[in-house]
Amino acid sequence: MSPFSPLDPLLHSQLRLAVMSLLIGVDEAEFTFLKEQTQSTAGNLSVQLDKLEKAGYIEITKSFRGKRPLTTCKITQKGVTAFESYVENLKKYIE
Amino acid sequence: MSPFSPLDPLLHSQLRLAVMSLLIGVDEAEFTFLKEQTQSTAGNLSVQLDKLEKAGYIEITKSFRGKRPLTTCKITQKGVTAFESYVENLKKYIE
DNA sequence: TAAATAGGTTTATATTATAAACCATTTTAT
DNA sequence: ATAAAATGGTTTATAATATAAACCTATTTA
Repeated sequence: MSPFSPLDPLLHSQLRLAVMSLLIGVDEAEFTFLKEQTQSTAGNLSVQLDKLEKAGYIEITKSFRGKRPLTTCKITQKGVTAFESYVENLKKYIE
Repeated sequence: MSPFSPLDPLLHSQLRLAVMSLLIGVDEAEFTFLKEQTQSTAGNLSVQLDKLEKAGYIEITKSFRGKRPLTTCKITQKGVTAFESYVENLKKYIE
C-alpha cells in the first residue's frame, strides 16, 4: 500500500488553493479582494474561479455595487469538505 | 502584503513531492522502491527524478546489482532545505 | 530459442497555469 | 464636451507540466 493518497488536482494548484484558503475563513469575498490577497492577475483569477465553480466548490454571484460590476465568491459545503480532505491527504506528504 | 508565499513549482507536484518526502526519511532509495511507494509509472518517475536532479535536489547514482542496472537516489542538502521551506510556506495555505 | 521480465528512457499527448489582449463601462482631467 | 485613465472583469493564445504510451537493452525463464 502506498503511503500517499492522491491529491485533488483542483486544489493542488497554488492560486486555487490560496483562494479556497481565503474563502474558508470568511462568509464571502469579492473578486478584487481575492485578487489583491493572492497577488494574482485578474485573468488568471477569473479562470481559476471558473474551475472552482464548475467543480461546485464555490458559488459566484454577479451583481452591481453602484454602477460597477461586482463578483462575489462563497465556498460551498462541498468545497469545505474537499479542502479539508485535501489538507488531510497532504499532511502525509509533509510530515 | 499577501499572506501567501510562492510555492516552489518543482516541489508543488504530487509525484516529486512524494519522492522528496520518501527521500528525506532515508539515506538513499532505489528507483524501484520509489516506484512502488508512489504507485507511479516508471516513465513518469524517470522524468520527475531528472527534474529533481537538475535542480540539485537529489543525486542519482547509476550502477549494477549483479547484471542488472540499478538507479539509486539520495536527497542533497539543497533538497532538504528546499523541502523544508516548501513545507513552511505551504502551511500558510492550509492553516 | 522464444517469450516474458527487469529496469529503465524517450517521445508524444493531454492538461494546466499564466499572461496578454481585449471589452464595457465609469471616473477623472483638460 | 471629450480624451485619457481606471475599474472590473472575460476570452484567447502560449508556455509549462504531468502523464502515459511506446520503446530500448539486457536478463531470466519456459
